[in-house]
Amino acid sequence: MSDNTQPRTRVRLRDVADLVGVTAAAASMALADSPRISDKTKRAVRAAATQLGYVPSSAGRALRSQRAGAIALIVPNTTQHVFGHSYFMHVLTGVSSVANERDTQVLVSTNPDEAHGLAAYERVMRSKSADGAIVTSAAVTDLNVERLSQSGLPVVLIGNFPYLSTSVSVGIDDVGASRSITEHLIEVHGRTRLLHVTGPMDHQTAIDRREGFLAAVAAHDLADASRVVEGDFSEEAGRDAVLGLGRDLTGFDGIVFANDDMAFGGLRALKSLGVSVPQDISIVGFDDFGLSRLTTPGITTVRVPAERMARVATERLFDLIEGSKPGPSHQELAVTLVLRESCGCESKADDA
Amino acid sequence: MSDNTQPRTRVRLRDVADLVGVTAAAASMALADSPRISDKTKRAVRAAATQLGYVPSSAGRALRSQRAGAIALIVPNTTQHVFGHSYFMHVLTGVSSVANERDTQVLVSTNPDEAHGLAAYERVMRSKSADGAIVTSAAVTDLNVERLSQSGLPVVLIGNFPYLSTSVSVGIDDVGASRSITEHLIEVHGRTRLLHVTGPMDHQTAIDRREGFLAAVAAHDLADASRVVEGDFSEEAGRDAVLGLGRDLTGFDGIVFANDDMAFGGLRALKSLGVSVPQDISIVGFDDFGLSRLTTPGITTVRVPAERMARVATERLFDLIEGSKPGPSHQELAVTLVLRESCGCESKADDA
DNA sequence: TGCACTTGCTTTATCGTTAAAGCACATTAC
DNA sequence: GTAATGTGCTTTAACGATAAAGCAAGTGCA
Repeated sequence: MSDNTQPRTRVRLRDVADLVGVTAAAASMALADSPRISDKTKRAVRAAATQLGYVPSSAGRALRSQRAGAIALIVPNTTQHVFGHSYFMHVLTGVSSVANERDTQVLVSTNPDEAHGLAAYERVMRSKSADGAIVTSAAVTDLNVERLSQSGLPVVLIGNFPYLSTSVSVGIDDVGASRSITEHLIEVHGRTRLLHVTGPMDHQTAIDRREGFLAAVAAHDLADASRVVEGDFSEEAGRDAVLGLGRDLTGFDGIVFANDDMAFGGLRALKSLGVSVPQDISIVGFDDFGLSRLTTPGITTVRVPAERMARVATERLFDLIEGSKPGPSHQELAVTLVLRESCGCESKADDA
Repeated sequence: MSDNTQPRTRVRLRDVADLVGVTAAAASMALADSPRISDKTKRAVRAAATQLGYVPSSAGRALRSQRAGAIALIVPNTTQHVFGHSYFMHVLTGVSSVANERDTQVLVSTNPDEAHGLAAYERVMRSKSADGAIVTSAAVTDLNVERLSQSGLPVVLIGNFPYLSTSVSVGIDDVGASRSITEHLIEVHGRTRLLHVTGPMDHQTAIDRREGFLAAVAAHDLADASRVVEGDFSEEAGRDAVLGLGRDLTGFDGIVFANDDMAFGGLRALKSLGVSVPQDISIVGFDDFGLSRLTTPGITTVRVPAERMARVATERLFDLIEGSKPGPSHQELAVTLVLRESCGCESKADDA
């Protein structure tokens, strides 16, 4: 019943070599396609390896080569809450697919508990469990991230980190994108009295998106009729921002939410108040990680290419690990404006 | 400017030992608190280790101990649906926190494509990169999962796998839960003409939830007035199921969706048709991974304790790795019925 | 005083892999 | 015909950590 090509015990290179009748070193060279090994032996070794189901021991290889064959994806726990699950999944997908192309494992370090006086992810790096790290931090300042990125170990950050300007990072132009989507409301839909609901202001994205909003209203001389309310990226914050306005709500004809979750919360609140979107008020979000596509009306938003950011970041990380290409320290990817119904643009007859 | 306790190069146990003036072996025994080492030396070694920032090399340790110090979280069928992301994140959180308690790394293997003739996650195990694996597969039969779970390596599955009865797994009672929520509609809300929208029928959860629905309607003699429609767990499927009924829709007064995403899609479709929920039709979902809380009305659903399932599964995995406690091969966790408005139960004045 | 036992280290060996050096034997060069 | 050059392997050593065995020096006991 049992497949006899299935190894009962772990197969070492030694076992493959024994089967062929050479030493382990010769087998190693054979599998590495060394010119010093005859074709005949190479074929024999490869056949034996396949037959026995040989897979190199990662520990042996790591020890010998001083390479773990793994990269770490580091998620400070604050990030989990602030960015949604979808963002993280996109990042994971991107990192995984590039890592896979390089036969590299992905190690996810998500718990920053100070287990032994060192943050978990610092231990990961110091123990050489990973050759480098992708860090998805949201906070403006995170001491651990700072230490890590300045430790000399290969680290690539996803996001914008003006305070860590020497670090290698991949992000988007939050300021420009936020300005663009705000100007869409102003120029295309003629909205003039705008509200902005920010993310938590200790997050760089929140700071930047607010700056883009302010630049847009200032450029169109609408600063007097506009207002900024602080939120925290949660749908409750979006709801509360709208409900908290009370009768002031009628003073606005457009709301720029700093992310889609808040836009969703705000949309529900507006509906519950009998305000119709986009007729009475236009709203827009930011991110396009899934939710904004599903609401009624669909939320006009900025698509953040999370998976591509992760792919680019991972490729940069491999460059760093291999010691090649210094390249620019910060890279910015283009974003797309996704026009749906919540701003006043027509539906593309998506529904039946 | 630079902190002089920061090691410039990698610190080996050898370096710690040299500083104290003993051999690496003695230092190793000192850190392991061996009774054969004097207290004085132990203190000196520990102090030196701290001073130099010594962290044991995972490769060296893995090779010597034949333990990788890592477990793999394997996700064969990468979730495409947006809210499948939440499920995965809950699982990741649960696995991570237990692994963290044991000073174990978590390796995420999500790519099912066969790089060298072996699925990526089979290589992970065979290369001894991980000491065991948690597998979250939804499919009824997955050849790779089957091979993996029968390879003799420590593997714990999350979900129900009747076809892999010898495997260790942790799941919930989908049949019972589905029956309960269906009976809630029947007994509490007097619904008698029920529709069930299933998941993809090659998923065990879909099969089980349908079975629970059928058991409930049969027990109440409502089989004649009930119908089952096949879906695929996506919100589009929920929408299409509702729209596809055409004028038959009026024949139903309750819909049991096999998950929340479809319930959400169905809810939107019903609204667009001018059908009010729960007045005209009661609906319920399944999962409670976040979405069902956010809709209006909130969707009554079954809370699947994904994070706890993952925690339990990971603890079982460590038992297997350590060779202790055979325990039951399949474990089932309790679920909770979460009553919201979509079934007709009162809102708990959650909103302002 | 002599022998066993304890204490506290050091030496040795091993995990699996692979670069580098070593070493027969065959081939070519002049 | 002897030296240089190839060819195709084997031997050696090292990566870092740590059990196990070894071995001095000190202690206890008769």
